[in-house]
Amino acid sequence: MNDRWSAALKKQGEQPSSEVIAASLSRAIHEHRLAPGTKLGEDELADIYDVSRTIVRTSLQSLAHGQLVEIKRNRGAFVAQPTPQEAQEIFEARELLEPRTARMAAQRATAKDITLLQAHIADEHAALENGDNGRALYLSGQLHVHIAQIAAQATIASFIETLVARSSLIVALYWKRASALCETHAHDSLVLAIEKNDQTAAEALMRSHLVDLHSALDLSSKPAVGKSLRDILG
Amino acid sequence: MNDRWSAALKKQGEQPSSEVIAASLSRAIHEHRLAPGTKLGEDELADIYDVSRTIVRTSLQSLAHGQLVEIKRNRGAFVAQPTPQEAQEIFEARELLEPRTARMAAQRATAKDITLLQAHIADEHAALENGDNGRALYLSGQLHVHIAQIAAQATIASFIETLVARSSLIVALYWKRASALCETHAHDSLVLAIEKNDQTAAEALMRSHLVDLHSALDLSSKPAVGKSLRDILG
DNA sequence: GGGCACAATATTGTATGCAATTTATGCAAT
DNA sequence: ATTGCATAAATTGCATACAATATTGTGCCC
Repeated sequence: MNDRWSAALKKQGEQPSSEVIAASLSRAIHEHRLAPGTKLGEDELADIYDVSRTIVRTSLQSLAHGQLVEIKRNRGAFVAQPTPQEAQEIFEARELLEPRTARMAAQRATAKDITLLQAHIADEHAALENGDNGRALYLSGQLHVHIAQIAAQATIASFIETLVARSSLIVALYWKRASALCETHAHDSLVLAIEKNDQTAAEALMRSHLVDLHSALDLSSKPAVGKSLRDILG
Repeated sequence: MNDRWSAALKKQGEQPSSEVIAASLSRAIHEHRLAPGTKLGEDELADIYDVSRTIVRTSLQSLAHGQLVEIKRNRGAFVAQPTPQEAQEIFEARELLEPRTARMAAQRATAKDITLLQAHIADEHAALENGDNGRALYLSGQLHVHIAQIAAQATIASFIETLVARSSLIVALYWKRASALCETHAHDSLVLAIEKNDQTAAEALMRSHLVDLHSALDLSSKPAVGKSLRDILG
């Protein structure tokens, strides 16, 4: 399933916009096809997407603002490598934001929302069964964004989107559990609670889900740099 | 006190970076020198700051990402005009994030932090007495950012920074109270609570302060567009 | 006099060229 | 053989030129 800038452009000769390119890169990072630390050269990307460097630069700056990419002056853009400290903060932020958001989602969810959530869960299961781990990982994060959107809080939802994206980098760097994916069971019961408009349960399930994820990280201050060193060696 | 790109550049012939320009614009918006809806033409800004449009574009894109500026394709950049709906969401988000953050600040504040906070408060009072309302308004928002930084949560602090910035636009559009500034008394007692490491008080004071601000807005769905028209006439 | 079509102007979007900086290469020295 | 340095190559930063689009102005017709 080669997503050459993601099916948005059917015809070959068409050039993607900076938004499309940013989305494509973002997706690749989410799905762990681009590892933290990877250099994102302007010419290289310009060549791949068949646009000028100007467009690529815009995309990279956009991703840099969301801290998915780090731009070092005169050195170029790299997929970000959150430090253990940052990872800690990001999960604390999620634990602060998301349980309350899940509560609001449970309160406000419409029938249509429920249908979409169930479809989302089904996709997640399907991806897992197909062994498409990248997609499963991506969908797993997107569910959290979805829930925030249902809470009718675009502002908070965009924060959560940022946090989820960075969490994907954190998982790439610090995940210690065997399975690369959080058990979808947690998502199932969470959606179920929202479906039943059970606010308290939704909040609690979200909280425990996040704590579970958090505890599956090994943040014992190993410098994220080690990763890049290992990359060079192996 | 003309802040031609803000004192960072003493020598005349020097050209500011895109970051400096973004900060200068951001400051001007905070201080209500740039009203919501104001057109930010690229050539105009390039001329003012004596740089090429390339740099200006980078600054504008950066501000657009923080939603202080809205870029309309082929039309240009404008100071953002949050809708009442967005204003509501932004204050809800603040009410969710900041009380807990204030609690953490009260827990973690060091002696040095306290000193800085007190100096900040003193600046705020000084600005008010000098009738420098713009600066007072700016400092008033920055205090909230400061507190978040003390909580040692860079991630959340950056969210709050965004929210505070947008709040400044909201105040420009929807403030209904006579005084253009929240009473500094609220800030005084908040800092005092943090100073005493009184977590519960800090959290409660922050919450009530935000509710107070929120209630001073008139969000009765008057189209924000009216403001930009008035600007043209007045 | 008002409305519409079209031309003129102004502004933004993109590509490209050049300068500045970093990174890689080769050679000499220890 | 490895380190240090000088030079060459590659890459990014920036400014400018040109293309695409929106806005404004003009004149015609009704």
